[in-house]
Amino acid sequence: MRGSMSDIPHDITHDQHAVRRQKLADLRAAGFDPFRASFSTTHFSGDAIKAHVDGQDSTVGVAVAGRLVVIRDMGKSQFVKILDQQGQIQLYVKKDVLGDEAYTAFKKLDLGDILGAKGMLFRTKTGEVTVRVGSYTLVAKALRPLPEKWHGLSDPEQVYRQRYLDVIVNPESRARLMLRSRVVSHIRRFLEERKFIEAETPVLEATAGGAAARPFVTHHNALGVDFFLRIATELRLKRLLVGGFDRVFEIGRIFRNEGVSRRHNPEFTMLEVYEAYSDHRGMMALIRDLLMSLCRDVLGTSEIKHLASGQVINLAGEWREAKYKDLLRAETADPEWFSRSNAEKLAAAEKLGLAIHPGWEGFEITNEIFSKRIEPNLIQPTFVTHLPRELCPLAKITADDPTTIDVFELIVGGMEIAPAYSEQNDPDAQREMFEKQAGEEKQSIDQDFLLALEHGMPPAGGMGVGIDRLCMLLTGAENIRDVILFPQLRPGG
RNA sequence: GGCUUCCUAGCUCAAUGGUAGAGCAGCUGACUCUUAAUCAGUAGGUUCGGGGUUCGAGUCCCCGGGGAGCCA
Repeated sequence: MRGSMSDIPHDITHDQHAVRRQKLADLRAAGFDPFRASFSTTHFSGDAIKAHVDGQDSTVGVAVAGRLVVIRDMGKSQFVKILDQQGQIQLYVKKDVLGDEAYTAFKKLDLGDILGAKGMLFRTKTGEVTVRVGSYTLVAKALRPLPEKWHGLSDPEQVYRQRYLDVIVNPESRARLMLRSRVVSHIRRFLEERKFIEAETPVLEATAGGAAARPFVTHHNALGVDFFLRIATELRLKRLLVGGFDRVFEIGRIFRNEGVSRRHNPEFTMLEVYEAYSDHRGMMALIRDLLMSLCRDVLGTSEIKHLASGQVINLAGEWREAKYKDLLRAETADPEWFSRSNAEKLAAAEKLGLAIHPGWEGFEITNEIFSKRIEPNLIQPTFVTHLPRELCPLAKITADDPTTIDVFELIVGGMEIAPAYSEQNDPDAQREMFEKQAGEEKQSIDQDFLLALEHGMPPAGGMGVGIDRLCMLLTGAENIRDVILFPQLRPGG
């Protein structure tokens, strides 16, 4: 039984990988398959724990499987824990139950191995529901050791590159990423209940429109042409409005070829929703209902702790509405701000400590003040309305003020969560805005989209919700990478 | 892209320019209700890579790689 290790000519006992390789070879030599094809379970860990009947030990039998993450060896018995999708469950293994041979083999298991176990549930004297193991199977051998059991994995690079280890060993990470899955699931159910249809539109586009961002370029070999990865789903979804899909949404991956930062990943997920015959005010009600129900469903509360400001965000309270221009006049302490010259705006912005590009237009300077000085301080939910028309060429002009558009930006926790528009459906007005925006680059205009508008698009409210930022808000994550399973890093490392 | 900063054992971290250490994990042994189990013993290092300064470099300097933060 013993001694297989001492047959090795050189000492490998300090090399955990080599020790595990040797155990693997020993298992195979003994005719055991260390990588089983399957194992039948009856319960996940959490369901098994719930299945225990209080006061009635050893009446419920379960078969569970998972990764061995804790071993407490007391000689002739062991308490161990396995980890599955629902969490951990404790197993109790006794020599006199398993028999000499199976128990000896059990002692050779390593932390990280994946095993299946069958047995009866009972409650230990310290109160933990535990499986008294009648039989077990090593289902898959782990050849690499797990990270440290107490501190987990903390090197951020390894956390992101080897996320599989992070989620084994860091429960907060696991919970945060699982919450994201529930957020997406909730959004789908919420919208489907309101008769929205989910659409899947192309990622590869001949023109990248619907937003102002630099696209990624890729190449189609057979067609011999370059494509852009989409930077928004907007122009496709609006074509569906033309086609009579009155309520559509897409939860889609968006790609923007720009910097990587605490708040930006080159690919991220955006919900876009369009509702025919509605407008931006209809979207206000929709996003409010969505966020409140989401919070209740995945957090169980309507209050979110906002760490950076120390405030508690209360979604159940009044949601403030503020006009963009009013916020700016207040921030600059200048009632005549919007009649100032570019030079005056520039001087004022620099006085506020902002770095302004020399060539910037007045609205760009103004918006820099908004995003650097105003937005970060809007912690409680705020709808910013009446944005200048230059900022969003796809929205309708406000009826009584031709300099602004019918939109809102919902800001929560200092972050833009959702912009929404009364969508522009006048093809000529749309073409004019596109041409103004494109300047010399006329070929970047999506002509087919304009053709679609000429066929007639119903009036509609439209909205985009950044899923990653929403998850940051809900989980208190200060880094977008913490809510993305596999954030983008430089290759190698 | 610029500035600042970090990279040491499988993991988490120490180490005035002067013999590279600890905890967990590993290995050997004891222990049949443990909760970071405990106890005894033991092994483990290309200090991210390359160059330089120095009698001597994990530590100081330069180049490169990767990460993080701020800025763009």
